[in-house]
Amino acid sequence: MPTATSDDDRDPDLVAVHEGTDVAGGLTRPVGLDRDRILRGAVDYIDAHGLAALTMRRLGASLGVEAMALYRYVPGREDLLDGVVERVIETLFVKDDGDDLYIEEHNGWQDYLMRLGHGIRRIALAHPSVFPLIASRPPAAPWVRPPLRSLRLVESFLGTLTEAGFSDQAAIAAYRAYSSFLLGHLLLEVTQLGAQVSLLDQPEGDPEAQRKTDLTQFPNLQRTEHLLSLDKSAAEFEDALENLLDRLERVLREAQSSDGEVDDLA
Amino acid sequence: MPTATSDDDRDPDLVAVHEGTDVAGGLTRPVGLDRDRILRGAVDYIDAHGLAALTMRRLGASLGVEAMALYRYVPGREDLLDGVVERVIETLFVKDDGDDLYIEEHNGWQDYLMRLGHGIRRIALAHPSVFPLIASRPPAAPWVRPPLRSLRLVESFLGTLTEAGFSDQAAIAAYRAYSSFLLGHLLLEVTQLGAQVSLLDQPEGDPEAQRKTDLTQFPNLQRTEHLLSLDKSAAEFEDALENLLDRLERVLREAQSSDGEVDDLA
DNA sequence: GCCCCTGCGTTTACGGCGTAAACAATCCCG
DNA sequence: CGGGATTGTTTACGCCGTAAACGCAGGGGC
Repeated sequence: MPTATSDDDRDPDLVAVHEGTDVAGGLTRPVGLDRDRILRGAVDYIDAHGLAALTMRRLGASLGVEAMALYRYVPGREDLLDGVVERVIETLFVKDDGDDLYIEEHNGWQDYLMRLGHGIRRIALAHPSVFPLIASRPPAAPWVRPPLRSLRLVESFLGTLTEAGFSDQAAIAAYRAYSSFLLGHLLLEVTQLGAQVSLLDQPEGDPEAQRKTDLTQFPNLQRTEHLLSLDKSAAEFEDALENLLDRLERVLREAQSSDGEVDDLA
Repeated sequence: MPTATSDDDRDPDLVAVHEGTDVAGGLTRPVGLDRDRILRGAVDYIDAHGLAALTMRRLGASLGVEAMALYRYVPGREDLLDGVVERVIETLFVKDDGDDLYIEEHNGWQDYLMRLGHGIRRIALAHPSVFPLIASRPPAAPWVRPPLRSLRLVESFLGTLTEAGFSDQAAIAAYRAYSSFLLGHLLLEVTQLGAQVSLLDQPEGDPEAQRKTDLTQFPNLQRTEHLLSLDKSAAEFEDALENLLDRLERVLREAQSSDGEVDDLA
C-alpha cells in the first residue's frame, strides 16, 4: 500500500497546473527579457527542479540567456526569491476561470476564511517546492506572518473580521491563530509531498540490506505504520479549519454578549 | 513602543543559554576533533551567526581547524545539518538541571503533551536559527512530521496516547494535529524573533525617505499597528495548546462512550 | 546619410563555496 | 625502533553569485 490516498472524492484544492510557456510571438523565443518573464521562469523552474536547483546561471539558461542578463531586471538572487513569493501569493487575487476561491466576494467572515484557506492551500499544492520559501523568507514587517505575506491580504483579513463585529484585538488574535494554523498544516502537507517523491528517486544502495528502517524496537510505530502512511491531509485540513472557525465564532459571540471586557482568544 | 513583550511574568520556556566553550583542558584548544564537538560547534555557530553563514570553511575555522578536517567525521554538509537537527532534538531527552520538562515522567497524556510542547518550544526559543532547519529538512520517513523528528519521540507519543485509551487511529490523528500545531506556532514565533533583530541591524539607507512603510491605503493595518506588533506568543501558545488538548479529550471520551465506530477527529 | 547615444545581452574575472585526492605529521603497538 | 594507522593540511576542480568592461543593434538629430 504505497502512496495511498484516503478517499475516492477528489481534492478540490488540487487542480491541474498547465499555463505552459506563452505562445504570444509564434517563433521559438522572439521576445526579450522582462522582470515578469523572469519571475514566471523562476516559478516554473522551481516547480520542475526544486528550490535548491535554482541558480542564476541555470535560470538564465532556461530562459535562453546568460545569467548576467537577469541582473538588468532583478537586483540579485535574494530579491528574485522575494519576487517569486510575491508573485505566487498574488495569484490569490486573480479571478480565474472557475473559481469559487475568489476571496473578494464572500458571504460573511466564515466564508471568507474558508475561501482564503483553500486559496492558499491551492497555491501550496500547485507549487509545493515554492511553499517552503513562502513560509521561511524573512517578512517585510514583523507582523506580516507567513503564509499571508502581502499587506493587501492582511488588510483584507482584518477588514473583513472587524466589519463582521470582531474587535481589533479579537481580529488580530484571529489573524495570528489563523496564520499559525495555515502555516503548520500546509507546510507539513507539502513536506510530506516532497518526502514521497524524494524517496522514490533514491533507488540507490543495496536494496537488500536497508530496504526498510528497523522498527523492531518501536512497537507502536510498527503496529501503526500502515495508518501513519495514509494521507488524510484534505480531511484533516477541513476539520482543523472548521474547528478554528468554531472557536473564533465562540469568541465573537462571547464578546458581543458581554462587551466591555478585554478580549482574549481562549 | 518597539519590541514590546506582553506581560511582566517571564516566559518559562525562555531559558538562558550559556554552555560556553568547554574549559575541560585548560589550554586554549588542546583536544582533537570528534563528531560531537563538530555538531556542538555547528549549533553554536548557527546560534551566533545564523544558518546562512554556516559554511564548512568557517565552521572549521571556528573549531581551529581546516575545513577538510571535518570530513573525517561528517560525510558532507547535508549530513552535518541532519546531525545538527538530531542533536538539538535529542536535547529533549536529557534530564537536565531543573527540569519539569522531562517528558518521560508524566502524569497522564495531557501532562505529557504539555511537557512535550513546552520542551520543543524551549528548544525553538533557545536556537531560533536552528528551528527552521528542524522544520524544513526532509524527514527520514514520510510519516516523521517536523518538528517531532525522531523515531523515539514519535514512538513515545503514540505509546503514551494508546496507553491512555486512544485507538490507533485517534492517536495518529492526534499526532498529526499536534505536530501541525507545534510547527505552525513555533515556526512563526522564531520567524518573528528573527524579523525583529533583522530589522534592527539594517540601519542603512536614508533614514528620512522610507522610515516607515506607507500604510495610508491600508486603514485597518494602520489602526491596529500597535496591536499587531505586540508579542503575545507565550499566551497564544498556551491557549492554542489547551484548546487542542480539549479537542483531543472530547474525541477520546466520545470514542470511549460509544466505541465500535470509526474514529474521526472532529 | 551619418553619427553617436542608449538600452540590452555577453564576456571576462574574482572570491567563496563544497569536496575529491594527495600529502604530511603524529601516535601507537609490536 | 620501525611501520602502519590515524588525523589534519594542501592543493585543485567545478560551480556559485555578481562586479565590470565590452559588443552591438536601433533610432533620433543633424
